[in-house]
Order: sequence, then C-alpha cells, then structure tokens
Amino acid sequence: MKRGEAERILREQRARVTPQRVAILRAVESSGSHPDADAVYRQVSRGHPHISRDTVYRTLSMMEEKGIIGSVLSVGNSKRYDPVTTKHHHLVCIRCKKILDFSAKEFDRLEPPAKMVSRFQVLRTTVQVEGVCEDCRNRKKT
Amino acid sequence: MKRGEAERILREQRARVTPQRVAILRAVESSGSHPDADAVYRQVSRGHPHISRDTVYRTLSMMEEKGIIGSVLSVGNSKRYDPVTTKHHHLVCIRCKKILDFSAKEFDRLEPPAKMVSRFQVLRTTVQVEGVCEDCRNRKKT
DNA sequence: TTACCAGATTGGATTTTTTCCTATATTCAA
DNA sequence: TTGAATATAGGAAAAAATCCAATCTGGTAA
Repeated sequence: MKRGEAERILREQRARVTPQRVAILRAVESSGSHPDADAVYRQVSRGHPHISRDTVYRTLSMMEEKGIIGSVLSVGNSKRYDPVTTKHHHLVCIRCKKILDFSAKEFDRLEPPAKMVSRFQVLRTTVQVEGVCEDCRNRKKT
Repeated sequence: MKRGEAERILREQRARVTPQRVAILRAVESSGSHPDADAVYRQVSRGHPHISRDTVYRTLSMMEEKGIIGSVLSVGNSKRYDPVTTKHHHLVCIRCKKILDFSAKEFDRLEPPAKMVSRFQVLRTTVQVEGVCEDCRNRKKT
C-alpha cells in the first residue's frame, strides 16, 4: 500500500482521517490474509501502544460498511445450526441476522476450479446471499 | 420429528443415545429455523433444567461433524476481515480455519432466484467452499 | 490562524459466546 | 449384571465483542 493511500481512501469515503484509522487500514491491507479483529489489534498496537480494542472493532466495522474492506460471511457473533442437511443455500439478513434457506439447481452444480480441488479436499460448496430482508426494509433504515 | 427418530439417527451414527442428545436434536429439528447454541440451550432447559451449556455445545458440534445437523458457514469463532473488495470467493479449511481466496467467472454470474430478489434486497452473493487444506491433510487426522 | 464542536479515542468494565475441567453418572457391550 | 468407556453437570475461565464516560482531535468556518 502506497504512502498516503489509506488517507485518500478514507477521505473519499468522507470518513475522518485519524492516525488510528490509517494504521488499522494498513494493517488489514498488509496482512495478506483474513485477519480477525484481535490480529489487527495486535499489529496496530506495535505503533500505537495505547489503542483500545473498541477503536479497532468500531473502525473495522465502519470500514466494512463503507466497502473499504471486505469480510468473510458470518452471521452475528454466534455459530448457527441448521436442521436441514440436504443441499441448499442461504440468504442472510445483515440487519436482523435472520437466515432463510433456498434451493436452486443451478447453484447445486457448482464445481470449484480443478486447481483448487487437487490441493484441497472439498467437503461442501454453498452459496451465501447477503442482503436486507423485507421486514427490515420496511423498518426505517439506520 | 417422529417418536423414536432421534434415537434411531443417533444409533445409526454410532453415537450413544442419551436423553440430553435426544432433546438437543429434537430442539434443532423443531426450531424451524437456524438456532444458535444458546437458543438450543434455552429450549432444552425446559425439559432438562440441569443441562449444562457444555453439553449443548459439545453435542451440537458432534452432530454437525457426523452430518446429523448442518450449519451456516462460519470460520472459527471470530469475524474475519478481508483486504480484497473485488468479487471473489472463499475456500475455508475447517481444521486450521485458514481462508484462501479464489476467483471463478462462472461463480461471479450467479443470480439468486427471482422470487427471492423481489423480497430481499441482495447486496452480495458469494460462494464458500469448505474442506481440508493440504497442510492439514498431511498432518495425521484426528 | 484560531477556536469550536461533532465525532473519535481511551481504558476499563461488562456482556456474550465458547471452552475447560473434574467429580459423578450413564450407556451399552460382553 | 457388570465394567470400562464415554457423557454430563456445574462452575470457572478464556475468548470475542460491546458499552460507556471522560477526554481529546480533525476539519471547518470565521
């Protein structure tokens, strides 16, 4: 990540530029992987020994909302189980965390690229659709 | 869920049949949704006021491993961020929780069924492939 | 440039979610 | 029926995320 780029990205999104935010964004970008909040906290702590965890959590989720960074799909903070074991896919409401099942033959046939399959023992392939459900859309948006 | 079915399923999987397990499986099946462990605990507590959370957590994850119940994809216990914001998909190792990105044009074109889209404001559609990575396969399996 | 103030941060407490641990109890095969 | 392997309860602890009040700061308007 080039010098000044983090600042530019934040300004583009009309987010205040603070040293903490710059450091957090750089930490995610330079991780080269898929860090969790604590990994970002540990990395940023090196240069900002007094940064608080709250800042890291708040900032990461702000950046995700603004599309500055991405995330791997998860639903709220707890693991969710499913009585249905046949092949199906999930719609997840990002507001209320409701999960709806759906089936679509087209999605059931997906085959991960051969290159992956040779190195990775594939157990399950599912499609996750994130969005906002009808109920939440009818409530006034935050 | 029919009488005796939970017991049958457990026996089929060579899992000991205990009243707690039967109650937990029934709770998931009858939830009609995607409960988290605490919701299952609260439901099962009605009939088993002394059940411990540990039993619920342990049993749910045992049942998931045996394929008795499913789950919505998650990666370990913490939210994972991603520096990459362009469209891509994820391979997740269920052992070490490593996440690998991959791209596949075929996957990028997926459109959720029209019926869903009309009710649900779709923000993102991604494919998650779960499996075991090369490193973990080379280690002896548990 | 300065002063203001909306918004950001800190540090610590708190909540939520999950796991660990040990004594006791139970399942089921023989 | 009994013994060994396995499961459970209950409570402590760890891990993950959030809350909150006091303080500070970035950006802008004068």
